[in-house]
Amino acid sequence: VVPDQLPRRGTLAQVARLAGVSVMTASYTYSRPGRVSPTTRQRVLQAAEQLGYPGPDPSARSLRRGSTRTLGLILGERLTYAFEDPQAVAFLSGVAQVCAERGYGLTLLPITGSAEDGARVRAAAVDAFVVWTTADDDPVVEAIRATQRPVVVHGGPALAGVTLVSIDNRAAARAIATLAFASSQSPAVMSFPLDRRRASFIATGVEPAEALFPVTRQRLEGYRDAAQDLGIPWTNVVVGVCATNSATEAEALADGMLADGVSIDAIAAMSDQQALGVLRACKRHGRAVPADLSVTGWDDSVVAVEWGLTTVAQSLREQGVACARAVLGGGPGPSADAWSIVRRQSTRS
Amino acid sequence: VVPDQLPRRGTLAQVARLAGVSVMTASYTYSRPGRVSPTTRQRVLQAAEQLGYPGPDPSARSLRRGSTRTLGLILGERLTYAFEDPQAVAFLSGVAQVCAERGYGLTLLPITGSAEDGARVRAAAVDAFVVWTTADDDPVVEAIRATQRPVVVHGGPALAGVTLVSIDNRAAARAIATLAFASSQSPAVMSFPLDRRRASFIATGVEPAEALFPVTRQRLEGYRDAAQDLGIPWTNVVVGVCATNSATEAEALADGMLADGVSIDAIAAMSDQQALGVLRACKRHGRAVPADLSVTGWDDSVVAVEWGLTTVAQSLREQGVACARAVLGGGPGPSADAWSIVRRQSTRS
DNA sequence: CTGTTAGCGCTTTCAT
DNA sequence: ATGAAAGCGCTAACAG
Repeated sequence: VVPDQLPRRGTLAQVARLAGVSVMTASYTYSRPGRVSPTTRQRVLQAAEQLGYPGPDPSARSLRRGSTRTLGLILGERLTYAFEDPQAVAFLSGVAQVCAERGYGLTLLPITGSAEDGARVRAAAVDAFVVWTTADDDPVVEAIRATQRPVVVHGGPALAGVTLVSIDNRAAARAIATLAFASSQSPAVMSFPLDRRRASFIATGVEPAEALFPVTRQRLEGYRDAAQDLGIPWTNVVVGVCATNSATEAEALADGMLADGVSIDAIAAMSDQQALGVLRACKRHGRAVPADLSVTGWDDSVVAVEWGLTTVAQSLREQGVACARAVLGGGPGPSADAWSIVRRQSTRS
Repeated sequence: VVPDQLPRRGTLAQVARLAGVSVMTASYTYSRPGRVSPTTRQRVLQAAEQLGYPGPDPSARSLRRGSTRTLGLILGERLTYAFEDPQAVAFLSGVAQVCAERGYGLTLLPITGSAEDGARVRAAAVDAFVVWTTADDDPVVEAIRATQRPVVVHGGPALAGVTLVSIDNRAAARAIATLAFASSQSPAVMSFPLDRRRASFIATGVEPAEALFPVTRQRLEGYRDAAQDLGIPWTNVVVGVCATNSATEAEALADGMLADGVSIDAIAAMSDQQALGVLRACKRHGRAVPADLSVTGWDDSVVAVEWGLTTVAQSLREQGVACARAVLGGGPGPSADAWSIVRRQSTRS
């Protein structure tokens, strides 16, 4: 059990007394070793050793310095999903790398969707926040602004006066769907959830504007752009909405799509994971890819390589690096918004 | 850029003055709302709103309370590897879940293998530490002890007076290798790295005691136990040592093993990822599994299900939960050390 | 190179 | 139900 009041651990004052120096000399020994003569330094460190002094107390130091040297990462509105999503993990990895380089700690904020989330954000001892893509109406966004600390948002929502690190999802979606929907009569889309309720369904006439996750919304807009470019009315396009980003769920929805009377002949998915689910459903339904049905993914993950998926390449890791750099200072650096189309064998064009 | 001195954010004293109450009343409004009359409460909150006061400063609060309500997680001696390992991510997910439930923050410690790691650990504003499995000679272990804060170690090393959450790796390895090595003439092992240098090589006569990662050492011991049980001299057993836990690296090493004159007919791997690499190498070398060569994995991940791997089932997520519970109070709970053998089609017995 | 002073923003203790 | 005093452990700013 961690007691509310943790065990006393010895103070700088005690170390100074034992070493026969002033508190400031002891302090300098830790914070600016150069300002202290080697002899004194030794004496102080020895006294510390003797007392089992673990070094300056981090909380006291933060209070006095006005900085915690810790970055807060808000990972989605559901912590559980965050770690199941390899792209979120890649992003986290990029953020963590920059923190390590700069000697910053990285605090993961336990956002659960409950009412206490705001309080936790306000109570986080961090200098700045990075927000992993979330919904326009996510209440933590307001809580973060209230802290008046620097923020960088990944993906969305775009906030006035807040740096946004993102690729152009609409343009990328338009480009990939142009390949997916080429020479297609009845194309379909496999989408991420539209809002934090995370409903799962299949429908036509899904208005992109309904989607409160900006990334999802922009991709739907891009798919719609591509459909219109090809003269396909968007209202004809079947959209499967998954509650989470998973192959199994996409497979189940694709089952439904393929079983229906309409003979869908193209599916653009929002992740390689989803596309994999679609491929599996196709196999079971005896549809040849890309002859009967073309499929596209998103992310260019190992799955895409293995299964020959035409997909959108982007580096979530780089984007994580860019977010951390932007918020800790040093500029987002290049390539944070880079994306490209990788053509493989899952599309006809 | 984050300035060293962050922007003033308004203090409780200012709020109190504006609300026309004492500082303590303002403080109670946040920390013990019940102790303040609803009217006063409203007045204080309104003053806070007006001043844009974001709530009590976390560092000041921590200093005064003597507790940060944050848990520190030491994720391996190389942050980069940690996120590439799905098992480490599952563990992290379990720890994060408990933190979220308890309203604790979770600080990931940016361990890089450099000399500053100790300083970072000492500088971490956390109440307690959870250590993801590391090597006996990892210097952060000493740094953690020096902080005099509660610690729980996952996997190893075992430290006097420190709670260890782990399965019995030796027993599990013996059990799985008994299946892998059954009716085998020249079995082999695919191992995790032996120490933090992470050398990659193929050798015989690898002494388990050489391995400084306790988990790796114990598994090697278990494999050796199984070999001895079956009357196979351990010195004959080929051991492929991977630098990291990855399918591609295991595949490369397996290539080397299968190309050699010795006709290896069984490989026990330390992860399903490694086993997958072995399976791929077998395919390319035209070796039938399990007829020509039996293969076992470890972890019972989706990979194992998909490829029909005989493997060791354990829940890293549960172990993460157990570690967090143990260190934050509440007991590790059941099933933290549960493991079992899952028999599938990759072994003959 | 070393020391003195002051105070970071908050909450515990003990009053009223 | 509210308030005054004290101090958590440290370091910036300024001497000497």
